[in-house]
Amino acid sequence: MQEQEEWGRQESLSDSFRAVSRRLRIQSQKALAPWDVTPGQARALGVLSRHGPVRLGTLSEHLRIAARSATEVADALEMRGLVDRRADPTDRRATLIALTPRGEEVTTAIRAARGVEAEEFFARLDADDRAALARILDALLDQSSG
Amino acid sequence: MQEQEEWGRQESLSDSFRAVSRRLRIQSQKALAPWDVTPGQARALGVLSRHGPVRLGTLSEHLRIAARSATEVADALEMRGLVDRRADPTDRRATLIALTPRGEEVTTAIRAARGVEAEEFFARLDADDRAALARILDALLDQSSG
DNA sequence: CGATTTACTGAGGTTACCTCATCATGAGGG
DNA sequence: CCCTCATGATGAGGTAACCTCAGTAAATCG
Repeated sequence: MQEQEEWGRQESLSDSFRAVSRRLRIQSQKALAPWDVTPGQARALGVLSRHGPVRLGTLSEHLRIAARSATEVADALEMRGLVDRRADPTDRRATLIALTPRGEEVTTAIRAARGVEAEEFFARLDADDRAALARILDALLDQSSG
Repeated sequence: MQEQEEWGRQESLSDSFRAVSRRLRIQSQKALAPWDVTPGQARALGVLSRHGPVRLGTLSEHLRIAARSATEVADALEMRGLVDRRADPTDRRATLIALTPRGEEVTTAIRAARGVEAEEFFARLDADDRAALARILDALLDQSSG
């Protein structure tokens, strides 16, 4: 009986996880709405901002998604004029994705807004809890990716 | 500068959240594959198992999703023979969803498997971390739902 | 009894992924 | 140099888990 409660608790841990990450996504969507960018696209902008022009394959690695999916994110961003595709001079099969000037502006604006957004969302947690959460999440990620 | 680091950390907190919940979902999918049930459907089975036959609207509340979405989950489970729809004797507009005998079997089997799955996923965390995580998630949920 | 509300569902959309097949190019071996 | 194989991107098509909006039937309320 004790064990069933334990299991129940762990199940609801997964459930809580789902629920929180859902809230997070919705909040993020709202925060990004002014720029007509989805959370996934914003992640890609962040990668481009940090790493400069990269191949689609590299982008997909940074985002930890399939190459095909990176193509889609790039399509969406290109349609919005935030990135452009250029031929990779060193490999004619490859495509480099780079932020346009407008993409850089938007990325900067988003970075500030996302900071605020995250601050609001995690505001209820004190510094210790935030640190604990970060540590726990990292532990869970390490385990499943390694 | 300290602040920028803070923000960066919080951004990656969101990202880590996404990543972990994704792993969790994939792991759950694999664990449920033998029964041809998706994680969302399994959640619904859990609700039915805990509460007995309920209206679709009630189901949607427990799952915290829109009523229309509960219809879909019920459709899928009905197609698999795990639940059935019955008229609510007290309200002819309403539909009661109930586990079939097969649905009960499957739910029982899944409960055990999910317990194992969750145990594995959260195994790296000690009891204190699990408790902290549960507390933190609840705090985040309270804040955003209330 | 008419008006409003409630319970469900059809239609269609979104986000964020996925796999598989295809096409062009690059790289290595004979 | 050509042939094969690997690699980079993309077209086609699919999935899970949601959503909104509009419609229908039944209940309830004034």
